[in-house]
Amino acid sequence: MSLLSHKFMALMFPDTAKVSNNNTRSLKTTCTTMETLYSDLDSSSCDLSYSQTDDEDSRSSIQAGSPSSSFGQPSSPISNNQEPSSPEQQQKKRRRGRMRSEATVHVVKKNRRTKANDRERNRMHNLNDALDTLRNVLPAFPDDTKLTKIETLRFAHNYIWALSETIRIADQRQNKSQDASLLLPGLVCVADSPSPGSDACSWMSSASSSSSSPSYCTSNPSSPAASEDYGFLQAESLYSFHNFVPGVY
DNA sequence: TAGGCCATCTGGTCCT
DNA sequence: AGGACCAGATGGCCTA
Repeated sequence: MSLLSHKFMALMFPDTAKVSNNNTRSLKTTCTTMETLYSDLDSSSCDLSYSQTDDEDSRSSIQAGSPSSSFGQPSSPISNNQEPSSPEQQQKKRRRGRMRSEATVHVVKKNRRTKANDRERNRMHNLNDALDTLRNVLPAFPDDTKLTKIETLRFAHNYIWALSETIRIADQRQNKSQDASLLLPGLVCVADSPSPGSDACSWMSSASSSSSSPSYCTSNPSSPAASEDYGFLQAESLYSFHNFVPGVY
């Protein structure tokens, strides 16, 4: 049995402590996310107040003229009403404008970064929501097992592949025989003991040879796909299917 | 304690 | 220009 098989079996039969810990971690993560969101909101509001002064700073910067003059030197505050009379006072005002524009650039960059972080966070949350939706439509065994992200994607790929193969073989069967009770005996054969010449083994071997072959698969009898449309897809069959197909990933 | 998984931040790139 | 997307870095949490 491959390492992937071991991992898969361990995944399919976790102890209950792991599940509860996962739930606890999710809750903690959610709390952390909310805290971060609120802190970002606070910082955003602060940044908004900053950006209100951005225009003022820009205007003052434009009024101050060329930004090529040196900055960083302490400057005495000059009243807004007062026009700098001497060239030295004008230079001081230019220095102050340059300082404020540098600070403004920093604040604007920080504001953009904060907004980008928020968008990225929401984007990842949407991605995780989509993964959760995918987990919900996938058969789970046992029910409380939460697949990781990569396992969810691989499992979905394999599950779709297995269902497609099932439909294809069912169509072939129906074309060969009118007897509906012969629906996919090959899958039952997989659950028991696959013989090299059977149909089940043929589509399993095609799985191992195909480039898009699944590495593992499972099913839950309670899931709609398994219990209603594809009731013949028993969990045991798919476990056996997984055990016989070498891991690709 | 090492390793796995995850959330988040961050800078770069592409697209509209 | 701003948003979406991506990949690397980082740190926290959990398990064996």
